[in-house]
Amino acid sequence: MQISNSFELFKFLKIEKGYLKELHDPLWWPNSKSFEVVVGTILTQQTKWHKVEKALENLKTNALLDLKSLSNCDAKFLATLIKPSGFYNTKAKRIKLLSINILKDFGNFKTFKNNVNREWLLKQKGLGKESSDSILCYACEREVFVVDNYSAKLLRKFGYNFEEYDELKDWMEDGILSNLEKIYEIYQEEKTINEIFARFHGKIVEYAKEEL
DNA sequence: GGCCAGGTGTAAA
DNA sequence: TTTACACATGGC
Repeated sequence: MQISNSFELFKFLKIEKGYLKELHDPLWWPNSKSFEVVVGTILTQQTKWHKVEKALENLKTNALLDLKSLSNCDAKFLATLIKPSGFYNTKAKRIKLLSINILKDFGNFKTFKNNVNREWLLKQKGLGKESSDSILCYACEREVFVVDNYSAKLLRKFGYNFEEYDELKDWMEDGILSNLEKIYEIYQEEKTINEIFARFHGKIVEYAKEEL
């Protein structure tokens, strides 16, 4: 099997593999479009999602899963709550600091969501390219494709070796944007570019988890 | 019991 | 600019 662009990869997963016909969330990421995604991007770093769910559950139980509460919380206490997700001391400090900065620079999540850009995110401690793009795509509903180890691994299977993160990201985005009409035909309905990117990335993750 | 997961920051060379 | 390493849990 050979593919020459990301649209062909999309078809491979969507049609031949039939992955993710039913999604628990329209954008794949649980509780997408919410502040929870921002916290989740840090929690999920180098950790299985199952354990992130536990950590998020602990935050909810303690009424900590919002900007103001996290900004004012004790980082040590926060660390105990997110312990299942690993790297808990580091993640606790970063989640608290990020919350403080969002509050300081944007005032609330909605304003953050509508105005933040990649540059601002990349300056935050704990947010690299993947986490920043995840926030843009899954929390802020932007037209950004998220690249991760799964994407690189899957593409390697097809003979592609991308050196740079952004190189792979552009390749993924370009192939989709150049074939939007065909994608609308496959979905049988108009989806936003954000939705297409979000679901496609999710598809890659689910497929790679099971079969690579 | 070792390996790895929905990475990132930092400190060397 | 590249490489090495720390951060840490828990499921398999």
